[in-house]
Amino acid sequence: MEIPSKYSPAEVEGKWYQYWMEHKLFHSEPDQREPYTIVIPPPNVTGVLHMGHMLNNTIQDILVRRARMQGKNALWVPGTDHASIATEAKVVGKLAAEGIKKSDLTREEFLRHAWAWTDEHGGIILQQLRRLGASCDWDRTAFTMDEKRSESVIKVFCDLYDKGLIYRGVRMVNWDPKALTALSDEEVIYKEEHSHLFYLKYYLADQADVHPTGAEGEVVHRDDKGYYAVVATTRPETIMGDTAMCINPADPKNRWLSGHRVIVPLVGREIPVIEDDYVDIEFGTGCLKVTPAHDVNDYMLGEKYHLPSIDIFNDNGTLSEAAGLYVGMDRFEVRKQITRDLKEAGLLEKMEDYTNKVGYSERTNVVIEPKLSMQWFLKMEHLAKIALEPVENGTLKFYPAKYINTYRHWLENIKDWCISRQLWWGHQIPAWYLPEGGYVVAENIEQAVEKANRKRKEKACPCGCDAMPPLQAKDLRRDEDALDTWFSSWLWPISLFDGINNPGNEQIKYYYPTSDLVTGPDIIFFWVARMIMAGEEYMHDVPFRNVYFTGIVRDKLGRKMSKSLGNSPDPLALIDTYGADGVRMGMMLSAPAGNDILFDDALCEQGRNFNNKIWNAFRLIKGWEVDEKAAQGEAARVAVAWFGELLKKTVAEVDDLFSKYRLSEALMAVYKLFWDEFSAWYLEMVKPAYQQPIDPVTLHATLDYFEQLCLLLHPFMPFITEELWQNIQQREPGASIMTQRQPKVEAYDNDLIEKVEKLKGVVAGIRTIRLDKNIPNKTPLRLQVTGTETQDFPQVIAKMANVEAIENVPAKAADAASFLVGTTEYSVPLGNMIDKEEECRKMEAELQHLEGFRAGILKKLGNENFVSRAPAAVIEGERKKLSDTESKIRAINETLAAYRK
RNA sequence: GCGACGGUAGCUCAGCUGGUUUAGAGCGCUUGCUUGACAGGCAAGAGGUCACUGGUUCGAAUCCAGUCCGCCGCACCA
Repeated sequence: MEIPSKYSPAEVEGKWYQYWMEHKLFHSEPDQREPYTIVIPPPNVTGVLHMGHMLNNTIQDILVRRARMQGKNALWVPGTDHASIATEAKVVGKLAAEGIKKSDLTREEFLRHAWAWTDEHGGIILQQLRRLGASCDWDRTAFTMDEKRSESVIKVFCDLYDKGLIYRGVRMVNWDPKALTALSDEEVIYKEEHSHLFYLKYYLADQADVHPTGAEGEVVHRDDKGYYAVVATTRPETIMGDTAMCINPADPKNRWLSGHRVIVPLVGREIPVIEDDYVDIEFGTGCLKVTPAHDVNDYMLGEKYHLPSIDIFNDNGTLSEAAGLYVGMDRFEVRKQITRDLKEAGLLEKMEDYTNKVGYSERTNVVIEPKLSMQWFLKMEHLAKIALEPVENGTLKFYPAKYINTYRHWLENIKDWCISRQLWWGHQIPAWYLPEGGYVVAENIEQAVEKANRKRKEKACPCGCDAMPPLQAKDLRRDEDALDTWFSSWLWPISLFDGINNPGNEQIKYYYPTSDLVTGPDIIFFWVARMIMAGEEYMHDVPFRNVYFTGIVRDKLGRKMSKSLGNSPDPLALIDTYGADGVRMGMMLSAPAGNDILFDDALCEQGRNFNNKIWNAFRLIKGWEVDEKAAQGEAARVAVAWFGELLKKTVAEVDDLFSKYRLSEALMAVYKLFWDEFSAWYLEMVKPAYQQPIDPVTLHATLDYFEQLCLLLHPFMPFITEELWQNIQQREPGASIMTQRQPKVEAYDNDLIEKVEKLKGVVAGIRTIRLDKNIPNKTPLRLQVTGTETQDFPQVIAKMANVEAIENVPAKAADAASFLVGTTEYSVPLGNMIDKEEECRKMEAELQHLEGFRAGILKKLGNENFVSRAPAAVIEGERKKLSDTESKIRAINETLAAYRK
């Protein structure tokens, strides 16, 4: 036998991927067919494949391959994301290892290093995707920082600025002291932390004027140094930035502080006590220290009461000159030190354990510092409104739909998007500053010069004197900042088809809106929502019709996969072990949409085993000798007719499941069809006797069924199905299963399917008897049917259970073992092999069960309310159950009586 | 704190617009099998008072209310 009994994916997968590439089977161009489009969620350009990518891209490939096999013009566009913060951090790290500091480089020098890094590591991940079998149109591979995408970003920035949606201003933003850049609200992750609440003493400045009223509820603090207020804070290191203390005017505890001034501990500065009902009376002591430069809420209080703002931190999180104390020390060091110093100075009243949530940078994992700075913002009100509508009215569907709530809530509470980053790796903001102040926003320097000069003219002296000479390019200074990465990826479904630079071109007209987006719910705000905004703003249509949210891949204990835990398998090693098809199946078996998937290697093993099963089924069929003159036997005839119907039924089922994006269930349906029905039943029914030839009709039907099964499986397991499809019969050069059509949904004969189900019950019954009585398969048995019912397909039963005769008997013989299928009693005469005691025990157990069941029905039917109120059909059903049960009971009782004679 | 989702066999899940023989699947488990495609296999089995408590109903895993537990999103009182 030339085909080995074990399937080895390694030999097959590389070969066919190359074949598909050579024949350009992934490539798509607009034509008359219906398009089916997916754009890949672009992975970080310097990233490597992890399990999340595996899941995500397996799903995309399944969808795109199936669409292709439905005759659609299917396109899956690949690409990568420049990931500004992550990539810049990597480059900075690499340079640091070489002893080069970023601050010693010019922007141009740094970018040269960054591009070199990108060229070296970029696209590794796309190469890895090929191992998985991803059928992306690689000719279209894009990068968020390539020429077309960059041009799109700049155009959109200018357009939104012209529309008045982009503005520049000083705001409190989330500052990342490690990456040294501002972040958007979405890039901050809040983590619960065990820390302390510090109660600090703020002595009153004017001790002599303090006059507690003695009113009810008043809480006065006084020691040998005088009266003081107590402020509770989690951040004692920020007291150098305090410019007020705030109490609630309605708080009886602290009324006596009203109108006074207090002294900031250690610092010695006098600050006013202000009053605002923002302060929570119940929290701490009801006294709030106000640090306008370092807390969002304090900032608002500062604005409201015109308080000075003292920025005590440098950009890297160390204390600045303005702090006066601890200058140059890191903020967390200062917290420890100042705690000691306060304690020593007797200014720390007490410390309590406290749990609060602290914001961390999503990328660098350092604690975010609220910081007042000049940034660029995108107004969200209009964009949020246009993005909500298509999701609410169902133009754009989410799977699972529960994410609509999350989406709506975010859009309804959205704040303006901080889009500037103090980074070099990214799209530089197209704003140029004039020497005398002010700026212009333009697509390039030429336009900027023109706009700048126009701006000067408008401001020129009314007398007409031309005091200011025209500006030139060298006079303008471009904004140093880059844009948030997501400000380019939100255009992805449009920019991939050049729809921003070239509105209305053939490609964008044909492929937009795309069909399905497959992504994780963790980027619903970062990316999905913003793509919908951009789509509606620039295409006046949704960017995709459906969004399939995958779950997060966790290990089998439910823990997130992470490098530090070491619980994340290497996807390529998995492919080496189980084959890409095996791994794909492993991913899919456990991946209901939206639920986290608990990944276990054992699932890939199941996938690999299934591949082996398919492989061996093919070996069997291929091993058959055909006798062209042989006539089809009856068992084979029935099997062929039956499996044809079952196949149609499953095709309909799979079609339905795909329409609901229940991919793992669709795979399971085909899996069971192949393994349980085709291999375990069909092939056994048609299999010729040992060393006998097969008839041509059955062989062709079998090959046809096998081919259809391959077609159904191909989206899930592309490699093995191509390999086998190519070997079912001689194919044209360049032909591929990829371009074949999926089996069509057709009506099927359910009656036949049910008859065979019953037949299987009979076969199983006989097999059980053989097992119980230790009767080898080789020994033929006789089957008796109690009553007059004629048995369907006796030849199949004869073949599957080695039965030599089937006959009707009026009553079960005393020496026979019996079983029930439905309401029919079957028995197998065993002569002296029967153990009457054992049989009786079994029958009594069965009898007990049936009588319990009957009692239940009788109770129901005896309930007058049920009989008078339940629908007739239900009552009829119960009556049928009753009579069926009673006839079974009667049969068993008769047999028992016969045994006991 | 607000909101969403979930709690069904050892594990992962389906069923949940109430009633088709007193709950299904895959994996795992148990017991037989050197059967000629496959031990990465074949055959046969065991295993669940559907989280808990009440209610609606002739009838509840399925609908309603409450409780407990889990997970996620959002917002936070320093």
